Amino acid sequence: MSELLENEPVIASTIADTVCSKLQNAIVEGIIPAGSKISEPALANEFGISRGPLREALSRLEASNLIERKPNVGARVVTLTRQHLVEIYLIRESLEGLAARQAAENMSDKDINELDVLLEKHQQQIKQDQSYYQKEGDMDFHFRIIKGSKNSHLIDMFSNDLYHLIRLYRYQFGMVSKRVPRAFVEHGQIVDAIRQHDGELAQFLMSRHIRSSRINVEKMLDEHLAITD
Amino acid sequence: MSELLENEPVIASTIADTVCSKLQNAIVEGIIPAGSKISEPALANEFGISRGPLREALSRLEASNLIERKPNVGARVVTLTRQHLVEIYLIRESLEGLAARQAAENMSDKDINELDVLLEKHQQQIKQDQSYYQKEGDMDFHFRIIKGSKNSHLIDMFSNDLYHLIRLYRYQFGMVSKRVPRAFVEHGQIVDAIRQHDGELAQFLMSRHIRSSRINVEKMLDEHLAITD
DNA sequence: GATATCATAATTGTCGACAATATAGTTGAG
DNA sequence: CTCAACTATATTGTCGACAATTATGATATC
Repeated sequence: MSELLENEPVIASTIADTVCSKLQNAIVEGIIPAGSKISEPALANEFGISRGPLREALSRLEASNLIERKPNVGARVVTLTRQHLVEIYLIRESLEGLAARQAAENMSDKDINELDVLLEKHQQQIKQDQSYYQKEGDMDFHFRIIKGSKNSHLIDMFSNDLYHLIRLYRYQFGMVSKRVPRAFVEHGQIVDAIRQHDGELAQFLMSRHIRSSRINVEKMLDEHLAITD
Repeated sequence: MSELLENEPVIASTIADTVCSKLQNAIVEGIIPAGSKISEPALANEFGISRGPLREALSRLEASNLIERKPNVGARVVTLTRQHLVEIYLIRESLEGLAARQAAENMSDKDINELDVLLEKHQQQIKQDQSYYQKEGDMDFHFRIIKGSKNSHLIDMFSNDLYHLIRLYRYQFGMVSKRVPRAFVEHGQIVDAIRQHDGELAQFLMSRHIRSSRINVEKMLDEHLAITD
């Protein structure tokens, strides 16, 4: 189970909140297929709610870039393209580099110790079964660095916008790579740099880490020809 | 008048759209003061509309980080803090660096020529009256680079999220600096790098440009003691 | 047979009213 | 006089219905 999300308000007080969460998962998992049209009356019926809170939820999904809306026409689930995936990777390369730099400057010793614990846990899970690490564990690590930056706006951007998109692509493209051992080593290097409060190095390592991941993904897409740009 | 916004849909078809635009401007210009509470019935009355589209507009303002909403409590205009301003500058330093790099790779000759025209226009306006350049012209330049990156997600992030926040801080902190001539020179350097399709250099120059701007702003805030963190 | 036009149906946008929650004011006890 | 609890008020969340716009399908014309 994803550890970093435990501080999410489990009991979302408003209907729009709960429906929004459910829709996020439904879209990420492909239950609502990418590119498909969203019918407000149908969905409202399915959830047993009115169209009011549903539209509120759709607004947030639009802000998360999970759906696209056109006035007087309706909402569609976003379509996945290779180009868009690359764009997100480039943005991550840039922003998470900044996050790592600020994390090196602002993370407390306690925060860093928890990072160590997480890494150790990941190492054990890799020995047993790589699937968790690939699916959620990697996200946990990256999100924790972002939180460690203490840059509230940066944290917001990831929580609301990028996080679900990354999950979406990872889930639906179902990437499983041989990079896991290598990625784990890189995570360790990044934590080391943070521990030494070497922001410049942490930034460099994080950017390169994500760049490597992007290049790997691009190569995989080329081979599998899964997506034609 | 701001040139880069001319392709914005002037006739927003839905009420929520027009109200959202009006509220954006009202918040940026301080007509609705920072930190003030927003009453849905009052605002709806003022605009002569129902609460439905108003809430839709508020949802978008929340996504733009112009207001904050708490369930069952209501919406408040965001409060301006020095820390948040610095956070945004750091994000810009990172993202606009990426934008400049991609702009150097992806801008057409026609795009670059238009950049030249814009710069020349700015130069003339600086000689006459610096105010335009400081308020909107600078934003025009930066936004054009971002669009030049052809990174649609990056463009979205700025259009929906960062653009109005930047305007808000600039408007309400009313920064007027002696950096205008220097900033203009730096803009020229960036365009040169883009013209030579030197992405690495463009990224470096843009990041440094924004960093200088941030340091200048921080210094001004320290001197004026306008904002206490 | 293909295309344009119009009428029908369905969907989205908007509204006003009710229910649930939080805030403010008041009263009472210590 | 201070603080706690309760009542009353106001605000937000939710709902169902109507209006405006768009998509659909049939009909007629070339």
